[in-house]
Amino acid sequence: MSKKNGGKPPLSYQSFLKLAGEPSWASSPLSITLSSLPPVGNTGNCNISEVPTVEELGYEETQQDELSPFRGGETEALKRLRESIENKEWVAKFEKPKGDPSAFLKPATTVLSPYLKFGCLSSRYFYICLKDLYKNVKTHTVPPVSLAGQLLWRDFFYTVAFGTPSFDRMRGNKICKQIPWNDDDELLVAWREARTGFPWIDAIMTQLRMWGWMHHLARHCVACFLTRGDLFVHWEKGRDVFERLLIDSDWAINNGNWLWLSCSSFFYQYNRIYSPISFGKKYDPNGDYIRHFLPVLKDMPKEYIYEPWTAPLSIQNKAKCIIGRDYPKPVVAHDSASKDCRRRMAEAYALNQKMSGMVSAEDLRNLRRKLEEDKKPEVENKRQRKLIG
DNA sequence: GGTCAGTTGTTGTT
DNA sequence: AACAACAACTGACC
Repeated sequence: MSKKNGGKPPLSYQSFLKLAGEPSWASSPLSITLSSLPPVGNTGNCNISEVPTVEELGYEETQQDELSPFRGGETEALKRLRESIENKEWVAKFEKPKGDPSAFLKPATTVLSPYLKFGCLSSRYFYICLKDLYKNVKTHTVPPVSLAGQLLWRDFFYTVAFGTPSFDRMRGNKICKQIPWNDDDELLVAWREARTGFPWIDAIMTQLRMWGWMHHLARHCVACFLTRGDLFVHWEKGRDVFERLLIDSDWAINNGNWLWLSCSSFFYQYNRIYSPISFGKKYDPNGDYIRHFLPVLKDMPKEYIYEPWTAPLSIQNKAKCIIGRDYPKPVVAHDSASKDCRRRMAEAYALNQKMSGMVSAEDLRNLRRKLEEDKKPEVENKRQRKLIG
């Protein structure tokens, strides 16, 4: 069957770099000659409206013990940029996958994304600063992992989002795998409200609610958990939550990363699932991050803090945190849930391949039914095996 | 049609 | 700290 009717592969980062090349302005000296700006007060033909209030934007005044530590504005943005690039060695050695997602007192990245998103910081200025720094060091990392590479990822997602109709949806999106996601609002709400019963996941979702920002890898963990890793909830639902709560949410980057993490596009190794128990542990064995964002667990011994439901009742009593009363029981069993997700992803991929990407709503309904039916015989088989054995 | 690489997995072994 | 096994995806390139 011809591939031209659907299932179009997305642009790759490497291809994007080749196509884009190095922008002409990148080689200009740091003192860029600015094109002339209109005088202050001259707004040309722009229609100026009042800046809406926070309430008008739909954000209610909420009671919160802790607020985002990140202040807005250009002054703050330039200060942050200066502080980041002052440490030349840190910038030169920056490799995105190697940051600590549990670091919150001093985040492992620049946290310049909110300032880029609101236009408080010029991405070109940031890029030129990095190029200038690279010139003055012996060695430095390179895209995709370098700090400059991160800015290029931003442009990569802008480019592919611009060129892809229905980029922010599964249906009608040619680069998006058609996957029979659950429509389970209970699981979605548990995830959104930080009560999945997995402290690592809930701490991250709490940081999202309080700070509007969390480390990139932390975002990966919760996005994987919601979609292909454990809950099998539609990535569009998670995307909506991020779009609402992140202070750096950016339409193209947010949608692009949800497509990525849900293995719907760009990335396809659905066997690689972040463990909601062991992933955080390797960075933060004591669970300080969890203790900070989920104070209800602050006295749980470190042996149990990532899996408090396994703590003996005496320990739970001593920690003043009874699982099921003070902190929720896990909404799923990770081992079986992730296995089931793998099975569903394999079936969905097979269907997409068979249909060359042209998977209809009915095809998905049929696959959902098949996946449910396949589950039943498995239980039957187990019973049979037991009887025989 | 085969090979190889791909920004960020996990578990277990040496 | 580095490696293989796990099970095996896609897309670029030949």
